Amino acid sequence: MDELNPTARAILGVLSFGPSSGYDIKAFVDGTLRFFWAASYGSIYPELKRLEAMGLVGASDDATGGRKRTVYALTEAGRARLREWVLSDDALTYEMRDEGLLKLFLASNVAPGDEDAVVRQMLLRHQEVLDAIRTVTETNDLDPQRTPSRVAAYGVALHEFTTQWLERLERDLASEDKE
Amino acid sequence: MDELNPTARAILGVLSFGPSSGYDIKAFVDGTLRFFWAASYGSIYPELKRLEAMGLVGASDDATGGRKRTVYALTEAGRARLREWVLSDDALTYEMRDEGLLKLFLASNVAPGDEDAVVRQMLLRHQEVLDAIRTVTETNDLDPQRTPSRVAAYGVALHEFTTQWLERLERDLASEDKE
DNA sequence: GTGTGCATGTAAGGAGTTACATGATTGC
DNA sequence: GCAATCATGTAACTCCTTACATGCACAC
Repeated sequence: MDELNPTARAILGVLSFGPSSGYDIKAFVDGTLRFFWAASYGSIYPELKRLEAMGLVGASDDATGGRKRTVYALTEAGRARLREWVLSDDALTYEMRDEGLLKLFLASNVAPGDEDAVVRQMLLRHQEVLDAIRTVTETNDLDPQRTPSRVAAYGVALHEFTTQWLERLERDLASEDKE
Repeated sequence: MDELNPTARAILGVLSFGPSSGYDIKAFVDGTLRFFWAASYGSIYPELKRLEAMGLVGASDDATGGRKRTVYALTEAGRARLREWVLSDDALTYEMRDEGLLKLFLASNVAPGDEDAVVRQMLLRHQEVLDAIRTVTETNDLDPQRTPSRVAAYGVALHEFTTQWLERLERDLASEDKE
């Protein structure tokens, strides 16, 4: 059985919410998964073709006039495969790459006294992410009892937590300077 | 001015703590940065040579008997370049890839009633990361006033926060089943 | 008639991991 | 003597992003 790559798993996951075009999938990912899972057209379109060749998704033409549009839907095999993956014990990819933390980690070595500038830069960034998730979740109007909206709520909570941590650090650094 | 790639920035950052061999750098990254920044030998060794060619690090031979060992140290130019990056306003890479959240997000579509299995799997994983960071920070004995140990403390706090969130979700799911 | 959004796709390249190869030293 | 650790390195590969190319539809 050919292994599915991470993008393939994510695409099957998006299609479990309903049939979509490549364009729709990108919009869905940007709107809801983005804070813990990103994808670009360059990975989505080729992968959809591969999944179709594997029989895990079915393509149907949905052109409007002269504008082409292909809608993909999970096949029975695709749904089974997705379910199998969700329930499997395979190690879960968990990657975090945060240049802000990296900067902060070494700031006292190369720029002692300027750590606060790094903290402020990070605060701005997390504020932007928070605004983006909030805007999106308000628009989406998902059932709050379902796991999708719970995961979105976690995104908000996570960035709020980090924001508070950074604000506390900022105060600590400021009070140390006075002493 | 040639752009430094992310690995180059991280390597310069590690060297700001003192001269190290490629092997040391890997051990340092695994021990302290790992939860927000990973690196493999396959990226470290070639990058060190490139940094040496750019004059940002200096290499000195430190062989013991027949076993070779090369120690790298920041040059003045390297330290200046690192400082410049830390204080710059360049956008900070922030990437998060969490298959656990992805699974959770779509679990109710393909495996309703089995969400708790995913939650338990995630809890295990975060517990492992917590244990790893705690072991490492106890061994390291860094000055708690300095940013490096503050960042490590954030790692612990973040995974504790996530653990608590998952435990609450587990309880919520269980009480819904009873109703 | 023009800008914005819908829609699909590819080529080139960057970034990084995995797996492998090789060998010395140290502690038991 | 054997396992674990120290130590360096490369080749093949995966994964993904960026930049580009193309064209239709709709609202103003």
